[in-house]
Amino acid sequence: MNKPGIPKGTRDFSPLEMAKRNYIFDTIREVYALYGFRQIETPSMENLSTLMGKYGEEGDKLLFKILNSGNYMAGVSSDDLAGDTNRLAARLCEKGLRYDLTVPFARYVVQHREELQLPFKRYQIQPVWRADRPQKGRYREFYQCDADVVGSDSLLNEVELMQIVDTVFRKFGIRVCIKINNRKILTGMAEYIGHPDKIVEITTAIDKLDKIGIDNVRAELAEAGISAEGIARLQPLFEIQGSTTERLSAIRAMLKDNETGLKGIDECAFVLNTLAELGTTNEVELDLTLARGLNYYTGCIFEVKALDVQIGSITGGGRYDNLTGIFGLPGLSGVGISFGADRIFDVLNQLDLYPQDATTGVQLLFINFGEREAAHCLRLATQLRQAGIRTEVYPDSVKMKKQMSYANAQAIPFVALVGENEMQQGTVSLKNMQTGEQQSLTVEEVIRAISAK
RNA sequence: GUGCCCGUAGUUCAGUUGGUUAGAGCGUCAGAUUGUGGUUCUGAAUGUCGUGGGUUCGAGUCCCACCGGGCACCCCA
Repeated sequence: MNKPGIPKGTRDFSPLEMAKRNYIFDTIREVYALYGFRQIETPSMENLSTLMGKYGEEGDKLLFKILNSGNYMAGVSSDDLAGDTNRLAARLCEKGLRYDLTVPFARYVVQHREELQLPFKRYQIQPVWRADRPQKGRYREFYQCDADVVGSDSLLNEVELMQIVDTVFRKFGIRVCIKINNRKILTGMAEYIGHPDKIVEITTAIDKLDKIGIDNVRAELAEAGISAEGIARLQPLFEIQGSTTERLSAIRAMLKDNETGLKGIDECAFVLNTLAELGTTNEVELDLTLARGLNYYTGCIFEVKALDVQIGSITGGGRYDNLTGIFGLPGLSGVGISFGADRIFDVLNQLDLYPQDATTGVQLLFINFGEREAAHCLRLATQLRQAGIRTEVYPDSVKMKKQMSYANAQAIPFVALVGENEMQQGTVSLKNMQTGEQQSLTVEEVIRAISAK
């Protein structure tokens, strides 16, 4: 018999892993709600026509397509079979798994525009799928935790989103650096160096700065057709130093004749200054070389890096104009962030930052001494559960060693021993599995002892 | 889509220039201990050596193909 398995790039999650993941999702959810965001969900599958063409040519290849039900070969002609794979796929598949949460959200906004009150603040925590080749930190199924505001151009949204980021990582106990930049500054730079048409190439190249170094970025720019003179004019961007104020003045001087660039600088300055006034736990800094690959961003862009673990970006986002234009509703601007739950999971694991009660499952186990004792324990367990204590009665009256080992393996912090003696005296022998101490208590005392922990 | 590396027990891995019956740690199970787990000691179970073919007197070891896994690039979270 063949061993069962799961598809490449997918994972099973154990109870302990789920407890950890739920801690992450719950924390993010709580903070989102605290800032006035409300949760929505959209289906795992969307019409392929909703998804195709939204992520560029590369993205289309990475979409998981769902084979039509029934006689899916019915409408296929010999021309379809001879044509390219996209054509055949369009014949065979009318649905696909969502690739991100942003495009389904845009579809949602357009479809429900009559019911929505703008500005609309929604969050969404759901898995997405990519037919990518998996590697370290990259899966074919992973969760995104998005929050977006649509229908408001105010920079206060950017400020709030940064406060959310700051709060979430403070709660996790992860030290991070929040980096901010603005696409308009990059657009201004492209115009300044005489290549306004090469914005995409310039951002893609600059985005790799951390990874490949400045020399390779220059090489890539040259390959993209940027003149040597243009690259030379770009050079100061990499060299601007000093405090945020000093760097803002430096870039302002550089782009003093460029309207778009100056607007971007003003936006950055506003967000940074407001955050400085409000105060943040984590450092928020201007990073003029932050670019972010996605080319739908048009205003502020953000990225979060963990300071104590090397893992790349763990959160990112930005403002994108015309989110819903592709679905026929122009003029709506959006700004959003996305927490990379799977990478945050890795960071928390490496730093072991989970609070104890986040990973504790069952709090108390009753040892089973036999039929009569178990029946008695069942009644006590009911009382404990009513008091909110996660309680379990071992179902079989097997050897005590086995029951104790079970408690130990599940990391259950308390074990209750109620045999004949305890039944007669109306007590519970409560054993603390961490310290090994054991006391004789009443049920009320047990509830108090466990709740106090 | 391109390139590189790796497949031996549940798991992590050893296995000599090709040589008899394939090993260890951890885990699992049983016992030492019939009301006390995590430490210790004793014992046990577990393998189509990824699959198929080839070379050879002989293949876990060498060659080929396929399948599976990992990593890097592209792109991205």
